[in-house]
Amino acid sequence: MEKKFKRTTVTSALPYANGPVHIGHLAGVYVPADIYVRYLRLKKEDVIFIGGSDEHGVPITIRARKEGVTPQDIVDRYHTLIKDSFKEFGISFDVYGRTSSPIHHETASQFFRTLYEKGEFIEKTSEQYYDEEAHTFLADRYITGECPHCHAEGAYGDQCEKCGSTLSPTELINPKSAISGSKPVMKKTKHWYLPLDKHEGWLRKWILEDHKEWRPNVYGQCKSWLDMGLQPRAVSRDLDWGIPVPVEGAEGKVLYVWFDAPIGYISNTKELLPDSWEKWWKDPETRLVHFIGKDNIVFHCIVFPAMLKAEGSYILPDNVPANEFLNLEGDKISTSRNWAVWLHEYLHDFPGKQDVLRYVLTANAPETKDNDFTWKDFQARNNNELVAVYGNFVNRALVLTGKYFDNKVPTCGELTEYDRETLKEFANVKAEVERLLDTFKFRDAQKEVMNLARIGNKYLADTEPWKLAKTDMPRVATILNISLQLVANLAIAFEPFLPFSSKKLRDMLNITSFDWEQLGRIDLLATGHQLNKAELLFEKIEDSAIEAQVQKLLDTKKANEATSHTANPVKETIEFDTFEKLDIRVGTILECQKVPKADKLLQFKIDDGLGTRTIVSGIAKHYRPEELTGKQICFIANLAPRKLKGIVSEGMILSAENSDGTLSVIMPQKEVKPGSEVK
RNA sequence: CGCGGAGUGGAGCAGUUGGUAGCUCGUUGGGCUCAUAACCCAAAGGUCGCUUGUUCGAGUCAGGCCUCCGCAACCA
Repeated sequence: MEKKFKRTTVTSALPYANGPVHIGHLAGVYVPADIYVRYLRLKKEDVIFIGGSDEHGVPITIRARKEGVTPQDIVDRYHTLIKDSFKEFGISFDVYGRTSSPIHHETASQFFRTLYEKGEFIEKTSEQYYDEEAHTFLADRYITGECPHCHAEGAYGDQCEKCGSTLSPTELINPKSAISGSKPVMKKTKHWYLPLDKHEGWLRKWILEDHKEWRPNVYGQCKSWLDMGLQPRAVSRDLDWGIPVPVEGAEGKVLYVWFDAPIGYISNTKELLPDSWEKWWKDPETRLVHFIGKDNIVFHCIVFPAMLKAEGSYILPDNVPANEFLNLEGDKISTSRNWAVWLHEYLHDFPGKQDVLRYVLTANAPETKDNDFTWKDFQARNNNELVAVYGNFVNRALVLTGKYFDNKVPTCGELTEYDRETLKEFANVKAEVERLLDTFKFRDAQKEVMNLARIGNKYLADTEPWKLAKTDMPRVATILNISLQLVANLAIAFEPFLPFSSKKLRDMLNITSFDWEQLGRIDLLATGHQLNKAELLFEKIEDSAIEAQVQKLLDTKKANEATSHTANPVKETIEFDTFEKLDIRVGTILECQKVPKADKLLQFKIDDGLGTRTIVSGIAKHYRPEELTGKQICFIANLAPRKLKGIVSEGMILSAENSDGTLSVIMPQKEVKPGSEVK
């Protein structure tokens, strides 16, 4: 089923303009997309690379409110920061637009109208909570209240995190707006929905039958959604920040971000090519490829294609290479917790080392599963691979040429059997790298290229030109000619991966540009060609630089602990009588064991001064049974007994919950008689 | 039992249609000395998360279980 395409439209997920870009974004989307695009360009294929900021949606309005500025201020700040850092990092977008631009508003509006007029939407009126102080409807997550099941405070409109039950906002007891704190009221609102269920038939065939080559994570996620049955999805929201719904009677309503954002790919193409954009989106001979992270799979494989199909004149994506996630030093990357390596900070801390990060993120790309970025690994890959293997081979070849041949490419004489074997080995690299890049296996492709440099080092070690220089200069000339051709090949093969270094290497070789088609050839440098002076391609990264980065992360961790320690507000005042009703006592733990088939529960036998009682407590994740046996604890003695996992629990052991969620059991500071009352 | 992905030597990853478990780094020993104390060779190191099964044969297929990540707020 090999299709022939004339051109390729490559999109990369639009970063949300609510914070800077970090290594997770880069490893997941931008570095692979950029490698792919540079590769196609080097092959002289017709390709455009579309990027841009996603600037609508509720979180931006909340952030703006918090900071006391307008949403536009927020997106201006981050759009500029993101755009500039991408540019400096060498992500070679042909256009980097933004969804707050007039051209996008117009495009998205028009897209909506077309679907609206074709009758592709359904309208539904429903009742939703409305915050009268903030004048806004409330998303489920922005309503908090008491959980109807476990009666914990602070349950969200969609879920209670205490007991894990799924909720709808109307079930909450005493709902409160998370934005203003006021009590929300129910209000009627009309919304438009894209009936995905109507598209299920063709989607099923298109993905499950025609695109079996998609990555397992992508294919699997799509299959699961299709098998569950698709539901209509709202395409509008009640909000004042976004693209107004362009129909009568839709005041105060905007397009839901997921509807508006992917259209941004189209708007940004229009911005780049006002006259010829259509062939990049509507010609069946154009290949559309979306680079995204795993969280975006269903939008790009099901929802957006449904939109495009409903509109009628667009092509559908041919592939959606979604990556898994990158962790940082064992913890997941988090913008809100500041647990990240920010691109703009990296560029500042490691000037001129764009390629090092590109290399490391590709070598450790989360293509099949979540991976971990550590600074130690970053240093090791730089020092042991880029410097020791690639940089060193280049340096050896160039220094020897300088020493023996005055920086001129020497004459290639008769080839030995060993020369031929070496050349054969690297002649295969082109086809292999192409095969890997064509199937989005960037990690393997880069590894294959690095092997070229390994071949080079081995070749020099085996032929030992520095020894032959005393006896057989023509042979040395041949060896160095071959070595230099290898170096030139490296400059080509690494170009998509390490563009800055390839540029530097071409400068040293005194060559303006190479074509991908030349890869594998051994006549890239003519005999007598003058080379420039050799410089180091990569430099070692010292321990101190790595330690500084690690220290920065440790500081972040400390700062997080400090800030997350803000105590919850004090609950409603109670009378002394109410307090007196509680019977809190000290007991001695006689026995303690894990409750089978329950990972959170421990079962205790407590001496309460009057006899023994059984208490089941959810602290198994924080204590081992043996470390509590014999200790004294505080418990509520008159709590109504309750069955947990079939065991009757007579009371509740008191413990304090730390900011990180760990529990610390309350113990009397001196030993007291079991049954002593706590007042 | 909500749904998907993942669990492979010290670290990070491969493993295509079931047939002796590979790669890079690290470790140890040796060689070389042109090169950024770099390079080359060799060795040690794994009951492939646990378990039951299918098979002549299972990392690979099927069932069960455990753990991590994602989707359902924000987020690649």
